[in-house]
Amino acid sequence: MNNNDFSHHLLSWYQDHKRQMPWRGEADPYKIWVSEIMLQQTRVDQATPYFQNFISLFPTVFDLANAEQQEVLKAWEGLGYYSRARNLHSAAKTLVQDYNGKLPESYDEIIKLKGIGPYTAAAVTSIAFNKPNAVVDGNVIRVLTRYFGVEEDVRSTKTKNRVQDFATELIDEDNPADFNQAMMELGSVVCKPTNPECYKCPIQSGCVAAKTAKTDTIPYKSPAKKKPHHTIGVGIIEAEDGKLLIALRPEDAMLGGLWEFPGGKQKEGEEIQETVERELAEELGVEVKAYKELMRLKHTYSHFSITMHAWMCKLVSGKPQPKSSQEIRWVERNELERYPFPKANKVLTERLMGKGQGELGI
DNA sequence: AACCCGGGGGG
DNA sequence: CCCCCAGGGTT
Repeated sequence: MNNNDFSHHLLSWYQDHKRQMPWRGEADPYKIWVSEIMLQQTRVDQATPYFQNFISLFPTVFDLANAEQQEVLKAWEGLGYYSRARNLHSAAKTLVQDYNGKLPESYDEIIKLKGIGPYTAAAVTSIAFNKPNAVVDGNVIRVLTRYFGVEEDVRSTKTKNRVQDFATELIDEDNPADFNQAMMELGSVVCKPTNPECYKCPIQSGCVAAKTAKTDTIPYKSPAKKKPHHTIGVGIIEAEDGKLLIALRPEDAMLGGLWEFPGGKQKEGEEIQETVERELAEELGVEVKAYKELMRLKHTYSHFSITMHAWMCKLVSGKPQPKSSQEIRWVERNELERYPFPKANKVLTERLMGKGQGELGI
């Protein structure tokens, strides 16, 4: 199969099978850009409602640039990889200040923006401006390693560069927008990680993995490291007027710019109650009494997992200071939903607002 | 090159 | 339980 046949078969299949998506067919480069940031390491179904909400809140790059970071993070709450939201917001300001609010059309220029790497630069310039830059994402890696029978580790930079070269060689310069999206669509719905449906594939006749029955072993990925597990104690300090203390995480930390109930890792030989009291002493400079466990929950982050023990606390002495956070604030229970929280803390806020399901309760 | 960074869905 | 997902930034 030559490059023309490849492209013809692929695009023909795409015309007949492409799924409907809110950003598909969209001409506004800003919306295409937002969709591509949201889709980084995120499934279409998960991103879709966030995209609709985000665009309704920030219809243009100017609206986004003028928004407060807290509003942007609130719109991103629950989607994960929050640096995406911070970088998107930052890049919007750059566009308004230095680019008259317009995304640059060239790969070399657009990749300078925060949060735009090789994938997103190729995606936006091809889809919004019809530039022949080939995208390489997880889908394309799977499709092309199988198609060309690449058996090396797909985690390595060398293999990714090989795949990028294949994609660049294959891209249809007359229709790069559809070519790129068709490659990803094919990887997503036909050339799936397990049980690929090769009988549906428009390029099966040229596929090495299909012909040699190697779709189970290609792409090859070296083993991932095991995720460590931590036990975390967090304290919910309730003042006499009923307000609760929340803290704003440092800008450059994990989950930066989101709010939380202060706490930290349990040490060896330490009761979890002591963990909570020690952590709050360290982070707020106060003495507290952890008097009642509110709930426990398990949560998995990208590189570790936790069991979180949440304790209700009373202030014994001292005035809380933001020693390890940007800011601390006393808030009513019904005000908690105004603030962006990471998932594990979000579960706590819902319990505290009486909206918890209770299945994780102790 | 290695590591860090969320959360959800599917097998 | 594991893997994967329209990756990017930092060191």
